[in-house]
Amino acid sequence: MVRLSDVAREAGVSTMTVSNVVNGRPGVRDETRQRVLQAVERLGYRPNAAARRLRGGRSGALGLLVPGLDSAYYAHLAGRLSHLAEEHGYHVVTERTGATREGELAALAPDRLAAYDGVVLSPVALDVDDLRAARLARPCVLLGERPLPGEFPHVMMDNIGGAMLAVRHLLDAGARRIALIGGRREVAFTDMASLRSVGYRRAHTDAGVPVDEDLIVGARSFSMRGGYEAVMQLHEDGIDFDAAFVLTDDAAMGALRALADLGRSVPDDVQVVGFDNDAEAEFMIPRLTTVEPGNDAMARAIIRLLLAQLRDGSRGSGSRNEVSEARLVVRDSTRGAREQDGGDAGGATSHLAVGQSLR
Amino acid sequence: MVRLSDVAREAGVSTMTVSNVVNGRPGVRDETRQRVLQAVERLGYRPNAAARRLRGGRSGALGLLVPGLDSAYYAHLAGRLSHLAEEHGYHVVTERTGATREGELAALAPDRLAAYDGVVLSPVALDVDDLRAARLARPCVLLGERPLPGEFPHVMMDNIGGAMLAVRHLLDAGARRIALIGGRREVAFTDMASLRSVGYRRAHTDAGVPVDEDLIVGARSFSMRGGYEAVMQLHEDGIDFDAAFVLTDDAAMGALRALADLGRSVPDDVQVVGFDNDAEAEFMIPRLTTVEPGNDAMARAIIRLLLAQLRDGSRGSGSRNEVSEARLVVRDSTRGAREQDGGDAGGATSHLAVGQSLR
DNA sequence: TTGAAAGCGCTAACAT
DNA sequence: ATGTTAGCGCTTTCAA
Repeated sequence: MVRLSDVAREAGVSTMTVSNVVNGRPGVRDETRQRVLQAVERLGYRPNAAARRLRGGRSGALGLLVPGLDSAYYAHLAGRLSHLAEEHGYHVVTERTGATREGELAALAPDRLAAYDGVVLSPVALDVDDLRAARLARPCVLLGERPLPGEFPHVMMDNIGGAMLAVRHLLDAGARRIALIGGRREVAFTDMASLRSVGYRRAHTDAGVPVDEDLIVGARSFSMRGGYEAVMQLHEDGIDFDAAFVLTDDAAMGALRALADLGRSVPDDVQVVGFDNDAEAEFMIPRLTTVEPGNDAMARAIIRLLLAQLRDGSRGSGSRNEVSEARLVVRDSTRGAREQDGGDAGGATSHLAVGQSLR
Repeated sequence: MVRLSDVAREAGVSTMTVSNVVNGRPGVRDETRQRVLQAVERLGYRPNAAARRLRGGRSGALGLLVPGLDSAYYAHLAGRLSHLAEEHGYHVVTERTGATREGELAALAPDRLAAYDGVVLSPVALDVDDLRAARLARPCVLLGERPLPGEFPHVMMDNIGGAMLAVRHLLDAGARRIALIGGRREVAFTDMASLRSVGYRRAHTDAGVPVDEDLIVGARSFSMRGGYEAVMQLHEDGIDFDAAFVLTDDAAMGALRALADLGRSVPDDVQVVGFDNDAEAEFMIPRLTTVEPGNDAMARAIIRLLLAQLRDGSRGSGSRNEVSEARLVVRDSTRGAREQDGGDAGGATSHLAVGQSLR
């Protein structure tokens, strides 16, 4: 193994100078820097992560705390984040919270958090007061929630705008009784489900179509099974519907399965729109119309906010909330015009722009 | 942060004694051990992983080198392995090889491997000679291949047996022209595709049904897209078929999509069987009959073999190959008898037993 | 059975 | 602009 001191000897400088060069710190003459860089190259020096961590009191791990790992959405997110984190010398450890308040609080407990340098939390059951009370022991970026007063660094998708896009599309295509699968009747929390439910209502209001509360069904989870069961529930309750806005693509896959079991044809009999634009959506039967929430942009924003806090050591200061623009991808599960492949043409877009600050 | 030395002071012993106790090393008087353990408890001491690693020259990372991350199978595998690895103080870093020989060789290069304490490799393009030539710089467990002469520790699913189960089921249900999607005509490598192709042939031989080579189509990848394109290819080539054995569930989802696009009904017109028993299979339209390769047992076997090498520091010595038993899960994409839910009844089983050593 | 010392590779803080 | 010192928390080696 090649050490810093080996490079230092080779380049005829001190270890500190090598350290400074390797870490891109200022205050090194250009000629010296070149000499060091050449020595690094020649010897094939690679920094030792463990030593760095020991010295810096860091672990190199970022925690990704999500409701569950069985969902395609979080699997894709974990992949994207891992990739980006590794470019910065971190690795991502994914932990499941079980989508319960207890699970989420437990994951945020100081001794659990101690294992990470920073965490990304996708809170589904915690509200602002919970978060505030948790007094996080580590830099944290929140995911998928509504903007908070700048108190917590925060990356969200445009849940409301995206949902509006989806529901407006259904209304435009003639749907009048749109089931909201996984939705909430009361907007108690500012979680994903509530926000998308707000979008659902707002689109109805805009179109002057009344909402039948019976059409709003909760889901035990936003998994395939959750979507399946919710649609079955609706059917058993004898609630009629001519479209469904399903809160996630995962759940939409279950919903399509349930509709098939019920002998209802999509989109002729029931139109369906999902949310997330998972890779699977394009291969479902029928191909799923869905909301693309700007997944890549969100992953980048998360890492950016987290690294900023990690660098400053400052939690909160300079924190920003970022919003990712949502876009509708129209496929075969609705009767609207099919989107052009590979172009922007035909894709409706939510009105919030990427990187727009909401503070 | 509580240090070893804090505990030592509290217990009135040296740091070494504490270290010995904490690591369960012998040569400590029982009374001393108790005293130390109490101090550890009282102070809430947690070992510092970075220091341990610095001292021991380890990184705490296990590499999982897989063809791609977009596939549900590897996403699920990564989840299972992460979970198990973390119980032993390791974390899993997933890297993609791109399913090419170059990509796999690059991932195995000494400087890449240096980042990990051990790796799990799912080789798709490398053969035994490549592996031998690579002279792995780290403990490594291979995944999904055929048994080797005990040279490489190795966990595999019963690819041949599982494929035979699938194809026999189709033959039993009356299929006579079974397309092999993602298969190989020549068995050059001992990779997953070749082995499952062997099972396909063997089942035909056993049943006395000839194989039409035209029915064997390769896939660009074992993704949804790969399955879709392969079926389309078959159709364009005007090859007739009354069933398809698709080499992965991911690809099977694409195949179902393609058959739907072609207006062919499943299972009436074409029966389909997949392989992997991904969570998605149960929700596809129609529900996919597939081979359950014993995923959990495999993950446990992988970790067990890797930890054994890590402990001994011995690569190869004491290495074993393990085989996981495959089972057929019959659903609606075939005309066979539907499996009973929640029981073993009805599920055919491959003849190799879990944990069976092949050396 | 227990302890003391040395040092893993790196970097913050303080010289020069 | 560069160098020196000290020490992060742990474990290997050797001595008591």
